[in-house]
Amino acid sequence: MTVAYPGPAVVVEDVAAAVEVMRSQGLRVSASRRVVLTVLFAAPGPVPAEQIADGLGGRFPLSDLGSVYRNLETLERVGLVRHLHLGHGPGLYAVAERDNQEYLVCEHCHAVRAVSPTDLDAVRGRLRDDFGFTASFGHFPIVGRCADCRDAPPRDHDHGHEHGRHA
Amino acid sequence: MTVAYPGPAVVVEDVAAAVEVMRSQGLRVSASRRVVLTVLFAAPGPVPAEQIADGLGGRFPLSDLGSVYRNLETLERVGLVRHLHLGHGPGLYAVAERDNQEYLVCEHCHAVRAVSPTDLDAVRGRLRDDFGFTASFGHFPIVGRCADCRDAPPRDHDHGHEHGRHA
DNA sequence: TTCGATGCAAATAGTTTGCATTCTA
DNA sequence: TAGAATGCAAACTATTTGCATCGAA
Repeated sequence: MTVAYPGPAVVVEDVAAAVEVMRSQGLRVSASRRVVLTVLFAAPGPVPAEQIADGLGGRFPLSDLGSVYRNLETLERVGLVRHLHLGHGPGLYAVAERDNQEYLVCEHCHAVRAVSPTDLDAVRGRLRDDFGFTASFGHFPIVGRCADCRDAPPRDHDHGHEHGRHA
Repeated sequence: MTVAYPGPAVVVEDVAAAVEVMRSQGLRVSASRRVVLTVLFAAPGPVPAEQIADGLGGRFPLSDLGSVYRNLETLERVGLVRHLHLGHGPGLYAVAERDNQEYLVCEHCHAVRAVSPTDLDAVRGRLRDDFGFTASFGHFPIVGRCADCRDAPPRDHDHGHEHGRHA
């Protein structure tokens, strides 16, 4: 089950602080949950559940993929974790950031650019003025061409399948 | 396999015209392909492959889901068909429109609003000015709250699973 | 010592693919 | 009648779930 509507972000510095939050929420602090948090803090950006179960390529203890998904859901519900969807491919998870990041993803080079919501307020304003629509780009990012790829010739799978690098 | 980067849209009025295009592309005109096109022309909006295989609820001949996917890919490659992704849930397919529709989808009521690309030029302009980014919303739509749902309280699965109605 | 969390395996959804057969051109 | 497209089944990816066991509080 995908997470219920996520509550407000709970931003913490490190695993220890996250553990405090978990306890304060009545959640149990298991080894598996520590691993999930440790991997997320060590990751260079949003990562798929599979990489978490892999211990980010073996650098951390492995855990069961099913439990990883369950823990991610739990951690997202309390606000410690967020996830987003980059085009096709698996969902990507990250620790919640101070300002609920939003994203621009290049369909050509798959670069992911994280921006703070205020940076998109002008865009959001236009959408609201023109369509009465209040957009959010934290869960389903803006897709298109980054500056570097603006004029690159289209290639197979520009609507692609693989998940991206991070900016 | 998802479609390779789709070529320019080929907009036609009806199945007969689509068949012409297929022939002109050296594609064979099979019963199964006629069904796919017939269903797409009869559909009220973008529909999942499954509904096409179902003959849109039995109103049209059924066909094999695997073949439907293959045909959709082929038809999309020649430009007769387009598909988009609404949040979670299956991809949705439609006959190519005159102006390569883009979409706004409400994460709350799941309404899908199709707009022509020029209507989003102001939004696109801001994105280009502010980030050097050229956005496109035809394949991965803008997600947020429509005017009606702007103030509705969040509910479970606002990041939801089901696919939406059409505007 | 209890109830929440885990691990494992099976189930599910969406989509793709291999292969023998069928049918279009 | 050659090669493209089909139908069916199996494979695959991402994710969820049931259940017996384990472990944190």
